[in-house]
Amino acid sequence: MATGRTHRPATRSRGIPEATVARLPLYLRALTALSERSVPTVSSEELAAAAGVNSAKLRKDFSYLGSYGTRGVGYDVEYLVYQISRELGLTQDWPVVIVGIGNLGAALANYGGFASRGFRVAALIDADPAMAGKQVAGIAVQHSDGLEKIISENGVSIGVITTPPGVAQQVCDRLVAAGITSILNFAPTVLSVPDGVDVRKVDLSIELQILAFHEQRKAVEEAAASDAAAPAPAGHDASTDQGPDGDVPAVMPA
Amino acid sequence: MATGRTHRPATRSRGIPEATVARLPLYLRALTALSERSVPTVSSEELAAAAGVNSAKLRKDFSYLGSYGTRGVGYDVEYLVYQISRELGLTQDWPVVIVGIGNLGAALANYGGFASRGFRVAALIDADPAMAGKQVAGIAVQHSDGLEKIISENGVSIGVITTPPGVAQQVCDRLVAAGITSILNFAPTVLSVPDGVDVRKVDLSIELQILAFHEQRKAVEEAAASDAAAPAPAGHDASTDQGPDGDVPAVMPA
DNA sequence: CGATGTGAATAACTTCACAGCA
DNA sequence: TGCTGTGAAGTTATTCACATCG
Repeated sequence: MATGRTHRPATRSRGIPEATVARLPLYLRALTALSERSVPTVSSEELAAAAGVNSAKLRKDFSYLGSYGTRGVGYDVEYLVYQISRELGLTQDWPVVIVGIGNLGAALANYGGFASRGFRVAALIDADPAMAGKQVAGIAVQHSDGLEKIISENGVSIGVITTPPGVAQQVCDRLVAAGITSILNFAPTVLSVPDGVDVRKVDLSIELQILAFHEQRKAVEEAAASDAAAPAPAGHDASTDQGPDGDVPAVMPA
Repeated sequence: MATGRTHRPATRSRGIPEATVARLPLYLRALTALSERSVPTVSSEELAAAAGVNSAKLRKDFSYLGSYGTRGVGYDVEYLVYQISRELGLTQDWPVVIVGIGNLGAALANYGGFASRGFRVAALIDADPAMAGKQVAGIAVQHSDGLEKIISENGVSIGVITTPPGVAQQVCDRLVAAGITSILNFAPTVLSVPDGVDVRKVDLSIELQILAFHEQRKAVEEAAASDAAAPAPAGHDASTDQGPDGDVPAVMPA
């Protein structure tokens, strides 16, 4: 969800669909697990099951990368790991800065999944002078005054924002001004960035709200199923529907 | 991304598209901000800008909920807040358990965005006996032995998994057996659940990998742009393309 | 044979553009 | 007149089904 889109008129690039790109890390994870178990080859069916997708989709996804499989056999695990890693740009080192070392920032700094994928936490940055110098995940937190210097000296192009929402945009602006072109935003704010900068967002509260929607729906369907004898009225129009709880809205439109 | 899909043959339900559901929390957040500033009405254009989408999409999304706007004027902020909240099921209380109180679990427990949206952390659960009794975010951590009891006594239907990946599936199984029907999974594992249980996943490492992909692509495009005089060769075939770094794969297919 | 790779068909989502109502 | 609500058109993604090749 949500990337800056088209950094350019898409100069006849290889054009891997965004949906496919978003699944490559999933395949990579499954393949890495197979690799660790020294499994030499895998079929689209098996790999798809391990990655939680269906096999047709997986084969179509791989077809955008090239013909890396062997008919009648399947895919060579090591080879695929390499190809996908390369495609994702994980064969190189990506220094990352995390800005905002609260609970979440610290959790991310400690998260093991980064290092194993080519990501390296180059610096932890916080605006609180009291945090400066403290060790988090074995790295000394630095004050945000030096943000620009840290970024340019370490050649950082990816920034992670785990600040409170109120300062996220200004942190973002400074990151961009300092040369960052990819941002992972955990603050519940819409960031505005110039063209050419990618933003991806993770909002914990949004995920829960989506679950709540489906959860509520289940409850409604269950109720509907229980009085199977009396089916719902036919002329069911959204504009008059008061939804699960029959309450009348507290406020009416002007 | 990734929900269990079709809990039933979709019994002619109101059928709000999944993509729309995923954006409702975004609109709600923007509307809440307007509400706090006592803005009475808002146009699709303004609200769309605040939510980071385009106005046509927003209007189409709202059209699935009903006709809640006023032509020539816009939308009543308070009324929309109520309607979207109700649609998402946020007018009711959702007790949530968090299993796995490491860095991330603690960060979530402390996250303020939950309470304000109808979510209430009913319990923090950890398998480590040494954690039991410790206070995190003002809540005492409980040992996972009592998981089933905690869930049934509190009527919990949403569980958050922040355990190490190795135990995520078994935690998931226990949650489901105890009656949980919605799971937010932070462990980098594919969970398998029976029909009727929704799983959403958040994988921090995956988000970074997607950013890396685009970041790498930018670098490639930049290089291509710099030698504008010598355009890339025409017969450019994915199966022979060695990508950004010209390295030959370490392993070849069988 | 067995599993890949892929055109063609279908479905989901987005954007356009404008009729229609306040 | 201004902005919503929505058919229609366009785009992207998924699934089907089978030719193809090791």
